[in-house]
Amino acid sequence: MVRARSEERRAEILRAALEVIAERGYRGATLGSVAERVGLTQQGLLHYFPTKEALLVAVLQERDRWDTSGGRDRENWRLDLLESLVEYNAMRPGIVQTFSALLGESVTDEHPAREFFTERYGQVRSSMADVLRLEFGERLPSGLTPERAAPLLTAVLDGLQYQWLLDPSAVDMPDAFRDFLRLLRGDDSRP
Amino acid sequence: MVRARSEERRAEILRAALEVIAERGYRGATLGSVAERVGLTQQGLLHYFPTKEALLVAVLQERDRWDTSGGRDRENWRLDLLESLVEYNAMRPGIVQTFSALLGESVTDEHPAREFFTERYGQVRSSMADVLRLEFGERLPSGLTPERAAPLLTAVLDGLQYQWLLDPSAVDMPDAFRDFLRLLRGDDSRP
DNA sequence: ACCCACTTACCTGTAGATCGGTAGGTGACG
DNA sequence: CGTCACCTACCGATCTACAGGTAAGTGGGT
Repeated sequence: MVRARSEERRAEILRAALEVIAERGYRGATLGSVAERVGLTQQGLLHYFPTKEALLVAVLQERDRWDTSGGRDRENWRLDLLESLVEYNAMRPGIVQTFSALLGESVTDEHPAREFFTERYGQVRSSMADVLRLEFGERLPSGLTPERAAPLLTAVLDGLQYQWLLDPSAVDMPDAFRDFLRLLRGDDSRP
Repeated sequence: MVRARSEERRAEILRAALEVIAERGYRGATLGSVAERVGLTQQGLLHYFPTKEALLVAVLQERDRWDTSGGRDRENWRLDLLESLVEYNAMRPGIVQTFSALLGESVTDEHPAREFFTERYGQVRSSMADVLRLEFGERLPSGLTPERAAPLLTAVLDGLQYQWLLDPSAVDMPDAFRDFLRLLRGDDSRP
């Protein structure tokens, strides 16, 4: 019973941490503000996560678990699933903001999330290549190999997120992503 | 003479600030560490820039001045100039890191650079649309209008930078960008 | 049913740093 | 003599983290 309550608390804390990181980034986030959001003192929070970095690691791990659960294994993705993922993200600015902020911070030296993102982007590119191979075979209509198109696909996803976060009214993220897919498919029908 | 020395100092400080922001982001950067790098005390630095935010603003303004100087006016860009810009960036990880870190941070609430980037991306998209129109006219080979392709072009530039910063050995930024241009051109020659 | 040893889930208090910024100099130079 | 370019000396606010306490369980033996 206590155990269950504890797990529940941890989940609450992680959700609060996600919010605070979205609002202020990891460096700008404080243990106190996360604690406050779940009705704890800062020291009470440290009972669950011994250091600030441990909390960040838990947030990243949860993201990984979420990403790779519920038939969302990256092996099984297809292009149209990616399309709906983008649509889904467009309805969840909070999550997108959290991880865009973390990605941005992580390129600075010795950032605790740097290794996580480095490794993760390697995996993402290779998943994207798989997706593309599944869809197009060894050559896309443009002549590109899946391995060469994968970084572009990944870049578009991230880059659109930043533009959309800065000004949601200026960029329709799902539409823009569909435009990119049209590019990949070599489809020249007029939108 | 004193005036000249002062301007010189300001330039040194801005360069140091650029470095420190690249290493730790804006929030992680401290006035003390910037000051140390130019051989000043933190309070000595505040003589030139009255607040930390003023220093950031100056850094961003300098970036703007640099961007739009020396025939680099965004009006005059062409696609092959963009290509060499990417090559140029690939030799300057420091600068790229500074502005990628700032862009990432800027999506958080009330970040002092948020407005700057929001406005700037609006301008960038419109410049990119101009470049594309100059190159392709009203329709790209894919059928996209310049306005719809511009966010994608912008996204690819930024997204590739993040991947490259995280793992320079994993992504050849100039090559990948050329791949994207091939996509835009609808060129299906095998690379 | 009850006591006891132990754990869990917090809290108060605070050490120890650091940070941005203010106030008020001082010396060199024009 | 006045202004510029700094410096020393602080201040108040945070922030992370550690120490140590306490109240409320939890489980086993009797």
